[in-house]
Amino acid sequence: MELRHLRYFVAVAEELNFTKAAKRVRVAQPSLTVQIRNLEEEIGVQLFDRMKNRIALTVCGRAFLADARRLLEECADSVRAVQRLGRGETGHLTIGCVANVFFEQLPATLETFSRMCPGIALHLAEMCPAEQYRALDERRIDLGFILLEPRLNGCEIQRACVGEEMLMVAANDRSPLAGEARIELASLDRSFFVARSDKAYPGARAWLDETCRAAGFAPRVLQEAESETGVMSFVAAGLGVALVPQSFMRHPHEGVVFRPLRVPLMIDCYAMWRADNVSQCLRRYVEIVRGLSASRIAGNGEGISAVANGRPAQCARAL
Amino acid sequence: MELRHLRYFVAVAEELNFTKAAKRVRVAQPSLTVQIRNLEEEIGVQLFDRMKNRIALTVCGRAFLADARRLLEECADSVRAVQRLGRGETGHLTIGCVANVFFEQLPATLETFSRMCPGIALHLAEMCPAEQYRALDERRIDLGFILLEPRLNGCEIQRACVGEEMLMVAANDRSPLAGEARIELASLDRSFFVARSDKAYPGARAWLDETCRAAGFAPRVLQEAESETGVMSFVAAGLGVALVPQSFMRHPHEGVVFRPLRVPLMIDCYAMWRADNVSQCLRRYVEIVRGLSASRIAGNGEGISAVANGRPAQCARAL
DNA sequence: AGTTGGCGATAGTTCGCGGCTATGGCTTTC
DNA sequence: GAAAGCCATAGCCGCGAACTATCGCCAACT
Repeated sequence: MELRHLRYFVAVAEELNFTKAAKRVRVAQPSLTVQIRNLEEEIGVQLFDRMKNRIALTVCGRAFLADARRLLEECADSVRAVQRLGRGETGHLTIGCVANVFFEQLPATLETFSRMCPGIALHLAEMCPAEQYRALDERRIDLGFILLEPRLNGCEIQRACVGEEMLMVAANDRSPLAGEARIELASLDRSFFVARSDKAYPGARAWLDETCRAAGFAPRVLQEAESETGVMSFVAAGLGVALVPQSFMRHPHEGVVFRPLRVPLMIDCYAMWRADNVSQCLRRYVEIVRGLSASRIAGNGEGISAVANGRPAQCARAL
Repeated sequence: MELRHLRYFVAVAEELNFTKAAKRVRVAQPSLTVQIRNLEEEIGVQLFDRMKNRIALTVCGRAFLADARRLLEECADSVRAVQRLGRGETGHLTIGCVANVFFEQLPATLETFSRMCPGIALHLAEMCPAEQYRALDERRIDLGFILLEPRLNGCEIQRACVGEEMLMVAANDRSPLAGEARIELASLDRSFFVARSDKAYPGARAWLDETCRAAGFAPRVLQEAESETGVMSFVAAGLGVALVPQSFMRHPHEGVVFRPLRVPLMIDCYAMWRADNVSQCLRRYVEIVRGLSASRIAGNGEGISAVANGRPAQCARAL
């Protein structure tokens, strides 16, 4: 049995006239006669009562008509559904993000995206950058959001800078730094630092070293943290100061104060995804994120652009 | 798109290997390659990622696979369902019966039938014999159950005697007849009779006349009833006596007593159906009813047999 | 009553397409 | 490096679905 048989059967059953049904399905009447007979023979059930010069549905035919209509409709539905999926009108995106960061960009992006693509379901998963790399590699996420330029990885990764955040100094509220309105980065040369571990945040130690080196000193790291909340806890415990994105201030932490740098420093926010991910949802998300970022960051001449792996990246730059 | 495409697609998607899938669906590997490509082109969606020497499902393919499996399964289910319907394993029978009669045969038959054919739904409708004829003619019922031999009708009717009932005299409890244990039919020659109307019970008046004529008198009919409950009401009102099947005694009626005849008289019970009704359910019901009747009526040599229209029928016979 | 138009079935032909074999290019495995 | 396995392509073949022409039948007309 083929769908052709069902299509022909439904046409004949609805017209109760082979000639008219033949016109409807655009074949000659004898073709219908033969195909309907073949169908009846194949399933072994008489679907039509053939009178001298007219036909009628049998009881079986009437029952099968309902099924045939439904089956054809469901086939069409399934095809339409997969076509929508193929065009990226439906589907789902799994997104990895670092807890506590991107409280400027990410929620706005998500909200805009889900308004523009209501058919696409979004799944957010909190994971540290290292875990995001692994998840991308294993295709567990479509998109990752991190600070700093993404590092080379096993699979081919594309990335786009989607914004930047101002860096703040997070310090213990009982430290002398809490008394200063603005902090000179170079004045932290004697402080201990709470750093993000390279295990969870690949490249973070190098970035910290480079940033401090530009200010003329080498940071003295007493403690490494595996998570953003770890950073805050260690600062609160008096183990040192930390450089954190401004968005951290949205999560006040007992015993931690935030102070701006005298010379503002920015840190780039990146989206990253597999180059070989053909998901139309991803394509649309990337387009929208780029559009948003380009319009939001006024005065940034180059805007946002995806760059292939291997190009040199600017980790933090002074304004 | 044809079911062939879905079958091939499911095979390839499950094997993830054109060669193995080709073996499974019993075609050569190039046929599968071409058909899958045709399917992808027709629906405009890439279902497989073709790597150098292996393939993988795309996201769309994975989604479509679930649908394709379901669609194929539903097609098979529908075919099986209509085949069961064609074999008479499922379906439904609409049965007309006269209220208050057949309280011996009918429930037992129905119960046995629904146990032997659990897939067949039974719809009982109470209607007088005249209405049963009309309903058969208009195909509103498949089967009618009445007393007396069915009469000729517009459409070709087949019938089977499915049992017999003993006749009782229903009399007013204040009439002198109530005092007698057994009643001689001939002694009713001066009584008034409550008869069934020919309008609702075609042939009933002729049967009553013939039955009484055999006892040597002509019945004096004072009142005609259109229903079984009408008969009882009129007898209870003292308008006359009535000859009723024994099963009426299961429905005691205030003011009515039942008395046997001195010489027992039986009345045949008939099932009737359209000769051109091709319902397998009907065939099976008829078979079972015949089997039941044949085994139940011991000593009746001929058992139950369907007779075509036009054969002479014995309406009531003395034992 | 004869005619006409519409119906479905049948016969015979045509041709598109789904199937086949052979083969090539590529990768993986031993 | 050989062998085996994979998918894609080319070219051919034959089945079967579609076509045209026609028949027999019935119903609804003049």
